[in-house]
Amino acid sequence: MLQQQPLTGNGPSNGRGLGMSGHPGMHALNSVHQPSQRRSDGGDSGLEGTENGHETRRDIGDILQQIMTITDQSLDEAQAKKHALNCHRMKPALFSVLCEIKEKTGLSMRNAQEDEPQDPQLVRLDNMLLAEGVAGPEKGGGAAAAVSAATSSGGMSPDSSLEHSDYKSKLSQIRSIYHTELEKYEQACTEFTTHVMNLLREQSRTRPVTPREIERMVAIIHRKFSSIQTQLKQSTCEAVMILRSRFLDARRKRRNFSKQATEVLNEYFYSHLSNPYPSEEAKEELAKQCGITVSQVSNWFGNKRIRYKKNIGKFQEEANLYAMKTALGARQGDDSPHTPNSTGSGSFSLSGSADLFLGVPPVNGEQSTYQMGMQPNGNWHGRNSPPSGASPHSDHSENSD
DNA sequence: CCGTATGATTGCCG
DNA sequence: CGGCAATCATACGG
Repeated sequence: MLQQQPLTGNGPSNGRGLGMSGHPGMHALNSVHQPSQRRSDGGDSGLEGTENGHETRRDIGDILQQIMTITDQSLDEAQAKKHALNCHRMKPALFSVLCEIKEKTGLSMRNAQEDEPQDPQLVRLDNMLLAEGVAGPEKGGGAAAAVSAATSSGGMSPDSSLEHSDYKSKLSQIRSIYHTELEKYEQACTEFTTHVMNLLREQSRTRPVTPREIERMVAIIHRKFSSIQTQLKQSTCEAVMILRSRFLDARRKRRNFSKQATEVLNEYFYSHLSNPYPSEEAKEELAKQCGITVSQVSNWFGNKRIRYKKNIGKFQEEANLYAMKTALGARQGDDSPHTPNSTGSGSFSLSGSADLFLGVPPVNGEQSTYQMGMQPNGNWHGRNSPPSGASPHSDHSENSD
């Protein structure tokens, strides 16, 4: 519907005064904002003295006057005036001139940034939201995958499932908020876009509006809205990060390992007392058995070693207990030919006199304890502990693996 | 409520 | 990077 006026058929090359011919007053349009006195100018400089020219001048003057004052009128009035102008016989001519002027001035901005650079920041946010399972497909294992990946090996323990579900519910909460907000923005964007497009189309009846301009306008609107969306994404990302850090920061919500888990760990520890350094495979195995992660196993052994060595006496009871356990277990199911599984210090110590150990109240009996040969082997800890500070004489390194 | 137990973190070392 | 030592922060039991 726009540009139905063929610009007087002149190409851009021959643009000199095109369309001006026969319409002397037209040049007033070059400065539309000029007050209406312009009319007198036209009259003074009336080059073309044609009888028709005079009439035309007055005519145009009237039109200009109307245009200039149109903004001061009420909406209804303006609407009526607009319609009147639309029907005016000079309208096509005016329109064509507007088109020309626009063509000339609009050329400069024609090639002005047309492409969207695709904000890298936005891409980053999108990727992150996708990775967190906020943006991606419904309820995918995305979140769980991300979390378990972050907690090193993914042996999700049953007792952490509680917190995990808590995390999941919070994440889906964020997710739903994010989606509703996003949808709202999208809706508003399209609404606004169509509104503007309608407006422009409407305006294109009275002023030249190229489809390209509409496109540009739409692009601008989309850019604006997408910047808002970026903010939304950013805050969503922040929320997820906070949630995640809170969830993963196990220090905040530390849970003791299950009885069974510590059982398994202790069993391994005391049966490998001479060398309580489980290999990576052993750690994985233990982790699987205990329903904890490998790093948790490592932590446990680290803590255990240091604490055991720091105060062996304190652990005597426990050591005997587990030693006995493994010994019993070995004795019962002992089919293995020789030194099969680790029965490290435990077996040995127990072998002769379990009751002896158990009988000796390890309370604080510094000396009594280790000299029994309970002493692991002194190899794996660098030095003897200060607290009990007994003389670590020869020790017997045990079998174990 | 307090002291201890305990899992996790941090800094340092080789 | 794994281990050690110190330390933190919470859990747990009396």
